[in-house]
Amino acid sequence: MAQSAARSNGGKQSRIQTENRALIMQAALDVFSTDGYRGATVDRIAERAGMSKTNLLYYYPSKEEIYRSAIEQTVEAWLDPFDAIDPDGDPIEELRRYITVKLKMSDQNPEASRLFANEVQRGAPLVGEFLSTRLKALVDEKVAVIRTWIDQGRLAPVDPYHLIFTIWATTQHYADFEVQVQAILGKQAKKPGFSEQVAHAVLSILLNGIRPR
Amino acid sequence: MAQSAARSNGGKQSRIQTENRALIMQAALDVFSTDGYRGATVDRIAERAGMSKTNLLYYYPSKEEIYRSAIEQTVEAWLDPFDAIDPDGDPIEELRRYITVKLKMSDQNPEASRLFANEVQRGAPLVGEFLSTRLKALVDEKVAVIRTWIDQGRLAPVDPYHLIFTIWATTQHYADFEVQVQAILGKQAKKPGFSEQVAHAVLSILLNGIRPR
DNA sequence: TCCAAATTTGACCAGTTAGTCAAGAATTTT
DNA sequence: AAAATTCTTGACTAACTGGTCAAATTTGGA
Repeated sequence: MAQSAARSNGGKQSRIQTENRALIMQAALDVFSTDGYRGATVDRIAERAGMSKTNLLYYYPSKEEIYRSAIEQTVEAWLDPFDAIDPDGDPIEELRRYITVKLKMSDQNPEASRLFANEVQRGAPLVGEFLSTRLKALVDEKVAVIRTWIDQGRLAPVDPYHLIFTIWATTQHYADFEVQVQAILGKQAKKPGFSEQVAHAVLSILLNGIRPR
Repeated sequence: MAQSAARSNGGKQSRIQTENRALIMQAALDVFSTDGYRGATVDRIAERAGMSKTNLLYYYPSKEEIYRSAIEQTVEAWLDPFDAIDPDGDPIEELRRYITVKLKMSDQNPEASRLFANEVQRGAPLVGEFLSTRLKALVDEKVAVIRTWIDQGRLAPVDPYHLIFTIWATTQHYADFEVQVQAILGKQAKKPGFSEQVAHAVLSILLNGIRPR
C-alpha cells in the first residue's frame, strides 16, 4: 500500500532504494547541470537514470525535490575543504592545499560545479539564504584568518574577500568552462597529467603573480 | 502581404523594427541568461519585451533564432578587448587594461556574461565551433605574444594559456556569481566605488600574487 | 513456499510550450 | 485621402510537461 519510498522507517533504506537514489542523483546532476532547473525534464532524468519517470517519482516526490537533493549534496561537498583551511597552518601551504583540492573537485566532478554555478546564475532561488547566512559567516571567519596572516606579514596585503573570490573563480572555471578549455587546448586537455599541469599553472599565478621576478 | 519582418529589403530597418529588435534582444538577454536556452520561454521574453508573443515571432522567426542573435551579439563584444591586446605595448599595462575592461563589462552587462557562461556550460552547442576555430586562433596568437614577453623577461614565466583562463575566470566571476558576491559582501557590493575596488583587488592579486613582498 | 511489502510501469490528465493563421490596426507612400 | 505596406494580436494546434492512479511485478522474510 506504500505510495512512495517513505523515509519514515527510521531512515533505513533497502538495497534497491540506495542504488536507485544514487542513480537518480547522478542523472539529476548530469541533466540539471547542463539544462538548468527549468530546462531539465523529469523524463530526461529518468531516462538517464535508466528507469521510468513514474518510478523516479516514487523515490523523489517532485522535480523540485530531486533538484533540492542534488544541490544540498553539492553544497556540502563544496564547503568541507573551505572549512578545513587551518588558521594555525602556514598561509601559503593552506591556500595551496585548498586550491589544489578545489581543482581536483572540478576535475573529478565538473557536473556538481556546473549545477551550483547554474543555481547561482539563476539568482540562487534555493541557496540564496544559505549564501547570505551560513556561507557568509564561514567566509567572514576565513577572512579574519587571512587578515591575521596579512598582519603578521605572512601574506601579501590583498583584500581577503576578493582573494577568496579569485580562488573560487579560477578553480571552478575549469569545470564550468570545461568545453571552452578543451576547445582551446585541444587533446592536451584530456591527457593524464593535465590536472596537475593546471594546478601548477594556477598556483604559480595566484601565489606569485605575473610581474617578473 | 509580408508574413514576417523580412531583412530582404537591403538590410534597411524601419524605426519600429530597430526599436523592437533592440527591446527583444535586451529581453532575450535577461531571460536566456537566467533560465538558459531550454528553460526560457518565448512567452516570457515577449512579456519582458512588452509585446505579444506573436509579434515577437514576427521579428524573429523562432526561439532558436532569437538565441542565436543574442549569443552572436555577446561574442562580438567579448572579443574586441581581447583582440586589442597590443604586442608592442607594455605587458603589465596591456594586461591591466584588458582586465579592467573585462571587469567593467561584467559590471555593466552581467547578463551577457551569464548568457555566454550558460551556453558553454550546456556544452556550447551553438558556439562550439567558434570556440575551437576563431577563438582558439585568437588565443594562440595572444599566447605567442605573452610568450615573447616572458622570453624578454618582461613577465613572470607563467603558462600563457592558463594566465588567459585565470583572467577570464576572475573577471567573469563577478558577473556570473553576482548574487553570491552580493550575498557575501552585503550592501557594500552595491556602493558606487565597488567596481573600482574589485578592479584594484583583482589586479593586485593577479599582478603581484599573494606571497609576502 | 507463501505472502505482505516494496518496486515498477502504462495509461492518463491538466497545464504549458513553440509556432501558425487570418484578420484587424497603425503607419507610410502615393 | 486612398492605397499599400507594415505592424500587431487573439484564437488555435500539436507536442511536451510534471504529476497521479491503479494495477502488475518483484523482493525478502516467515
